[in-house]
Amino acid sequence: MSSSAGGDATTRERILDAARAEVAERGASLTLGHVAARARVSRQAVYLHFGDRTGLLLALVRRMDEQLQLGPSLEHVMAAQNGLELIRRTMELHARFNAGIDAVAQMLEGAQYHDEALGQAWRDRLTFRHGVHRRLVDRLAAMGELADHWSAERASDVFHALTLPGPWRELTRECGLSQERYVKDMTLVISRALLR
Amino acid sequence: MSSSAGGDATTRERILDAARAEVAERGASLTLGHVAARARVSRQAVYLHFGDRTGLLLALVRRMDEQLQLGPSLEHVMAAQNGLELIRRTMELHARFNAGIDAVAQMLEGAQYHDEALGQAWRDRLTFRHGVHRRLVDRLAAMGELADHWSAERASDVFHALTLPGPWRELTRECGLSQERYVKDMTLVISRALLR
DNA sequence: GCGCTACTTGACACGCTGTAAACCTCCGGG
DNA sequence: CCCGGAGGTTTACAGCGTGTCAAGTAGCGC
Repeated sequence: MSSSAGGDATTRERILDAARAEVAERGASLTLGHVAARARVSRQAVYLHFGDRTGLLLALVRRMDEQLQLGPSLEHVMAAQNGLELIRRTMELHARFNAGIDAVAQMLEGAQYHDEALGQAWRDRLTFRHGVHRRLVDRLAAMGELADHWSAERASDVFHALTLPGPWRELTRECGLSQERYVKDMTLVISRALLR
Repeated sequence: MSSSAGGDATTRERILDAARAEVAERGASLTLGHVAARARVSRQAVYLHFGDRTGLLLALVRRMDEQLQLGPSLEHVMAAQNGLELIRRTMELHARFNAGIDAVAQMLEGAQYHDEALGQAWRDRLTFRHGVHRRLVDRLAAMGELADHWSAERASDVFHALTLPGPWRELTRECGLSQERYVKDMTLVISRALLR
């Protein structure tokens, strides 16, 4: 329930909604002044709630984590009955997920090298993401479908790296692939790479 | 005029060298003050030579283009006698190339959304890069080795997107793969994806 | 009414960018 | 020998964004 509808949302929520919108529009170069103006609070209110710019962005990232409810989607992926289907579901999840978080992800990626805390936040998410792919690969192995030439570790490295937001962004935003095409083509690439 | 001729380090060259070093150390958050100090010139000298911050970074990018001498390497890749070898050589080139340009590439990627000119510079390079992969795929097709399910366009999209600096960075810097492993694993992935 | 919380207003120090003006210094030419 | 320009330096300043501070105010429970 990220209300963007007027009245009785808390100030904190209004600021976060404004920050989300500003990130979407201006990317990493948002200013606290603009965020505050959009939320119709004073710039100082932002400092009172979040300490500093970094604190605001971290809170934004954390709220998106909560809102995304990744758990059920992951269970659905894991419930796939064969390797190809597991990979297809994974790519569907990536396509949907990436579309939702891309603006924030881009901001985090850009900020990671001059803001230690944001860098850590991004790294944490990548580590989690890597872990998920490791579990997926383990499942493939348990089903006896992982190709012999891969260790589980290396396969998860590749699975993780090739499905990052970067390639998704390039394919869908610049090369003009639809989400469906992304899912289809990447499913093909990954399944040919990882499966027997 | 700029780089190639004799050995006397012009002020302009000293500034560019300093900028390159600063980018390597501080990424996108370099300041003109630091660049100038490192080059042992006044901050204003930087403005006299390059106009503004963006101008300096564009000049840096252009100089790296010139220094990299991509042509011969590309010819070597194109001279491969079969599809697998062509892909292997491509991945070797990427591994070497990425290691050299990564700091600057990262800076450009990060800057692209709040600096139109830098964004354009990055986009130009990606477009060129995409074109190269298109030619590689055409070569694969001419050799009769491109798998049937790919159109040349789509195959080049995927080839291009999966070999971007982002995945390379993740695999070699975060997952700890050596350059050799990167080449080996990615050659496997791409060849299984694209070849018959 | 009291006091607390939440927020506002206005001011300020700091760092970085970008511009401006005055000066300095070497070097070549009339 | 003096002139002038090219290339650089120094100092100053405006603009903007961050982060901090202090004082003030509106609403609310008690």
